[in-house]
Amino acid sequence: MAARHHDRTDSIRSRSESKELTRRALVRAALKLLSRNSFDSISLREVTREAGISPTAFYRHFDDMEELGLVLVEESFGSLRQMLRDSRADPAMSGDAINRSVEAVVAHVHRHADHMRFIARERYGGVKQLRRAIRRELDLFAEELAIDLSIFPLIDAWSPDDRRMLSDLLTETMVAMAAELVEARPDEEAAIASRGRRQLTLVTLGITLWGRHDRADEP
Amino acid sequence: MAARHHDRTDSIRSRSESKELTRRALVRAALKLLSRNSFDSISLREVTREAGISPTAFYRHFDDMEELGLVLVEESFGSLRQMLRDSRADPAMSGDAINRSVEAVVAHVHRHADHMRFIARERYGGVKQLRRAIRRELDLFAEELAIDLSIFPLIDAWSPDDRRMLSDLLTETMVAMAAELVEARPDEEAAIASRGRRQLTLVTLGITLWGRHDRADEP
DNA sequence: CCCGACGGTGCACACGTGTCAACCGATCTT
DNA sequence: AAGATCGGTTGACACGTGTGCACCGTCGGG
Repeated sequence: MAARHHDRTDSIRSRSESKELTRRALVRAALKLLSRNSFDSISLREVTREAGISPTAFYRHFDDMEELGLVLVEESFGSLRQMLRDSRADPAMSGDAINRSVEAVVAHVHRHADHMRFIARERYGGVKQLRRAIRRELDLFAEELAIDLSIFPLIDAWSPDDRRMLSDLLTETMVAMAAELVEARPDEEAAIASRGRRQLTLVTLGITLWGRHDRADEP
Repeated sequence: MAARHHDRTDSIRSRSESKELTRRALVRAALKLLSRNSFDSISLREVTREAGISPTAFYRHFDDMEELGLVLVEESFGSLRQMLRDSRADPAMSGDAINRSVEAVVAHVHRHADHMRFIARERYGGVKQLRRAIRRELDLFAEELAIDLSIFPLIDAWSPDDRRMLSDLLTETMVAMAAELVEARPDEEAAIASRGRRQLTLVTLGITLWGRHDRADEP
């Protein structure tokens, strides 16, 4: 099923090219297995079997399953960041920020369901190293969002801490939406997206009143 | 470490009592192991070893590891509901609903960190049956919250769907807070709680404006 | 052109796993 | 008091695991 060592298809490829090829095969195999199980329950042998490679060849690419996991984190957030970059740059995307964002998330889940599933699954999963890596990436994400939010009239006057509080809430909401979308049936997608939009709208409404309210928490 | 078969300490207990005792030991053992690994990576033998029992004795209590998992879900949400019941009933708890809720979550995480960790970890974890069970419980939770929210002046006029949208947002926010608290160092707790309070406050502010706004999503 | 590096293979080992079968002694039932 | 039941034991089995080792063919640089 998967590409074996010396298909005539890679007979012309250079060594480093075909190495990269089987490396990608390992990553793809891992992501496929991760759609059914969690990371610390899939074995090195399973991954190599799925990739069509002998177990020991694994070590030509990674020291460790954990190292593979970290690569998966990198790759998953790579595609996420790419999505964001596109979403920001594309002026054809009509509508306000909320609709743009929700549509971007939906589209991203369609394209890279396995990446988002991996993030959701391992975010609080059983492998400390992976949790840490994912949290770091998510922190970066929220940090970046907080900066972006500064361009909005009301928010720019907020304290950095409050801005971060807001961007954390927005990030959390969108990650939750993505996590639900990943496991949802196609006919449920519209409802989930709609709910996400309304939740973001609700928060947005709150923004306009922030600052005029009774600040119990920051005296 | 764990209770073995015939300690003189249970020589007076009835059969069903001591059976329940080792059953609890199995549950406790599983929860302990789950603080390091995810459910589908811990083995039946590990659990029995931790519980101080022979592997085959496991089957006197559960057909399957999966069945143990479902019991863990039940138990975890049991303690959560108990917390809620207490929180609702206790009039000594001063302050508004937000502060009461956040304090309740913090206290609950202190008392039952393993339960909350289990919920967070397996909510999107690798075992389908467990994901389903947790989602069902979380749905019930949000459903109940939606009903409770009806007593508030503004919200009672909302559509059921919007109420549910709100209760989902609140639930998600509190679960996320709990999940962070579980893994946080003690000195980070205050900041997480503060952020949670402010996030809930922000949403609350939005509530007052909902209905007057441009309803793009519900035409 | 040739030889070293490299990506791959197979085999073997020690070990952990889930579960079956037989058994054992204390507790419940009659 | 006798016997069934039940929670527990040990031992064994077949199998999957991670990884060390020796080997091999081909690509690539001197």
